[in-house]
Amino acid sequence: MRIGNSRVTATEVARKAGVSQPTVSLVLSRNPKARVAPATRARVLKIAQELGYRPNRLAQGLVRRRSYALGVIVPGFDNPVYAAVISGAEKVAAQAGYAVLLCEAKGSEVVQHLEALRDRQIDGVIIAGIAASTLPAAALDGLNVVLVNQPSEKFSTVGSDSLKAGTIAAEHLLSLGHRRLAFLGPADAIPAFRLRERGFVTALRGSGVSLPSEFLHRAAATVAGGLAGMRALLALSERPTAVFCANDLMALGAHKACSVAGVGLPRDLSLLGCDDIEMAQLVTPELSTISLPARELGARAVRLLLKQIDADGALPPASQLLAVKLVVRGTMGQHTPAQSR
Amino acid sequence: MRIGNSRVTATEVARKAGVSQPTVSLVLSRNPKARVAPATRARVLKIAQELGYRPNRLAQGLVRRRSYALGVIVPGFDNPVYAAVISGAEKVAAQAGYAVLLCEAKGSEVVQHLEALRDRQIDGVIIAGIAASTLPAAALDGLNVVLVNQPSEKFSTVGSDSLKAGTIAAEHLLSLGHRRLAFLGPADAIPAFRLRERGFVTALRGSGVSLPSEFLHRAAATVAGGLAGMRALLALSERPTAVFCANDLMALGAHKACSVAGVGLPRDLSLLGCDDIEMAQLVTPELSTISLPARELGARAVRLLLKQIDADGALPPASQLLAVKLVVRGTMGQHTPAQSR
DNA sequence: ACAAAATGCCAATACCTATTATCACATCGC
DNA sequence: GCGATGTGATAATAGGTATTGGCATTTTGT
Repeated sequence: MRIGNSRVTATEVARKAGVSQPTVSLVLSRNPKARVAPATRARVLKIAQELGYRPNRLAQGLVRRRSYALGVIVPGFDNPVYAAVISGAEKVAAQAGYAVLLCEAKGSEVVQHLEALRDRQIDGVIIAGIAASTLPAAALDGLNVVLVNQPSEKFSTVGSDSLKAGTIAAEHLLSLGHRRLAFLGPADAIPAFRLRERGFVTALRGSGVSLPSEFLHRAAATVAGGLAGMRALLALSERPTAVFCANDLMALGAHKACSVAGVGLPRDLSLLGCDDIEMAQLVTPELSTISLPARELGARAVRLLLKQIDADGALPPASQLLAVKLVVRGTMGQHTPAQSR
Repeated sequence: MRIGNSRVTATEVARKAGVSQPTVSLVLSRNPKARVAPATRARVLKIAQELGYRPNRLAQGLVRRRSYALGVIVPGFDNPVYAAVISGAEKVAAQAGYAVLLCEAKGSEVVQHLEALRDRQIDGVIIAGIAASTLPAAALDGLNVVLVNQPSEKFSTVGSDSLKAGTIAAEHLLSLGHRRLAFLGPADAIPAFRLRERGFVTALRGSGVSLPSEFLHRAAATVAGGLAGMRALLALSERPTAVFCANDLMALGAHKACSVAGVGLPRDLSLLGCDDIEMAQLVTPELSTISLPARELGARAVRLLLKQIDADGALPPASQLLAVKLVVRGTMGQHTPAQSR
């Protein structure tokens, strides 16, 4: 029974049930050490049910010093990977009775969003795609934090094995016979991307293959960036025979650039992405990529965060690293000397 | 100055400034009818600044009976259109000091999420991609609601002209000479999709072109659904020469199905989507589609919602309809009799 | 039967802010 | 010099819940 926006309060339930407000609270909070007679309990529950009573979570939050709300900050929704992370996070959070306050922010906006989240007394925050090290230390001070896909000493993290992703990319392309390999990465220092790069470069070096500076191209971590980047690589007098992109959006842009330039995949060039977003399967030939459990990342981030919250910040930072997997589709091919131009 | 999670309260500011808590509140709430001496005001502001005081929004919400939070409910993040709507909504909301509580829900889950949002005293809710008519009336009772992309008598709405989209699709394909047109739509009764369908079908009828039942195919509103749907259409003894899809995800699935089946776009078949998601430009040939301002939809939805909230629900439902635009790319072609199979 | 223990409920209070009504004081008009 | 007006701050209270301590009442133990 609700009229307009006004809601039934515990006091009203109490009055109708002939008890005091605290008793209602005791019945509903299921506190084990609270002793309340079975008959009273039943009566209160019945009335509460009838009136459709639901506790006001603002009031609850005020007194419990807990809002049962989490912040989630991502740099943008245009990347399906973040959408998947959010989806996984929201699901677990909702099941646990937590709300998700979503923020889209880059650069210095992040700090303001964090302050706004603090004002709302969030119990914790999940940050994906934004380097925590670029934030002023005070911004995260005293907050329960879980970082997604970036290593950290100071905060808990949940990530996919980005370094390994780079290694896998290099090793697989090398095994196909490629020796002129390029990396297409983002201009911003996004931790996961840097690790993919490092893994790739390190594996190349380890195999005695050099990566000339013009084969390490930086652009925005978007489709447009990948497009421009690949265009630049194709303009080189000595083209690479294989390109590894820091993420699938860039790879799809690169894919497009090849298609426009008449460069045949995988005949003339091998292309490898990272993330395994749905769209990778829609282009022709289908994009080979390195798969990563984005939804699971979001889900685990929330579980870890909730654990920290329950421990009241007394837990040391924990880290989880999930495995990545090479997904071979249609954009990678054997390299034979005859093939080079 | 913050220690751990504990925050500076108005009372502490008051004590340090040698005034009472209400005075601090008066100074900071900038109430025009509140009279406070300039000197006092300056002192309070200075101390508040020094201590880094920020009002607790839970407490504020409790007494003001307003949480400055909005709910946003979408059926899934896998569709980039919703991501864009959310992005537009979040930006405007944040600028106005409102938080966005994000929910991913379909079917009956929606009701539970709405209840959870009520418990948090949200000031209003935006619903996209979920038919309000399928919800029990009580679920939205007494809430400030703005629906995205679905018409309604009862609630305010912000939408793109879905009916027109269908009409445009039909007219353009007809003008290209097509007479055997098919529609690929979702199985669920999602309002926007239904309108696109109706506009399409009506325009066909108006031109004396019939739409046989096997040319009206229903499947899930996803890539997989579009793929399966197109496969079914291609299996017909009399294939359509042009297919209009309810959204781009389905169209991309259909695109893929054609590519797999060796059906040349646009030589053997013309394909038209709706939404204009980024990925439409990544497939080859690029997907022709009908563009719709998804971000703007989200932004306007919030603006409208805020207006309603400020009016305290005393406003009659308002509706905004934004224009859609045909974007001609590579998947539509002229139909000549010689081309038919 | 009586002290001791357990039970069941409530009064009081805290959480933090916003708002209304009120009070003390100064100023002003005449 | 005195009522009237205005100013600047505060006391009191509300908003809805959770929690502690305590008070009656009943039950238990011997």
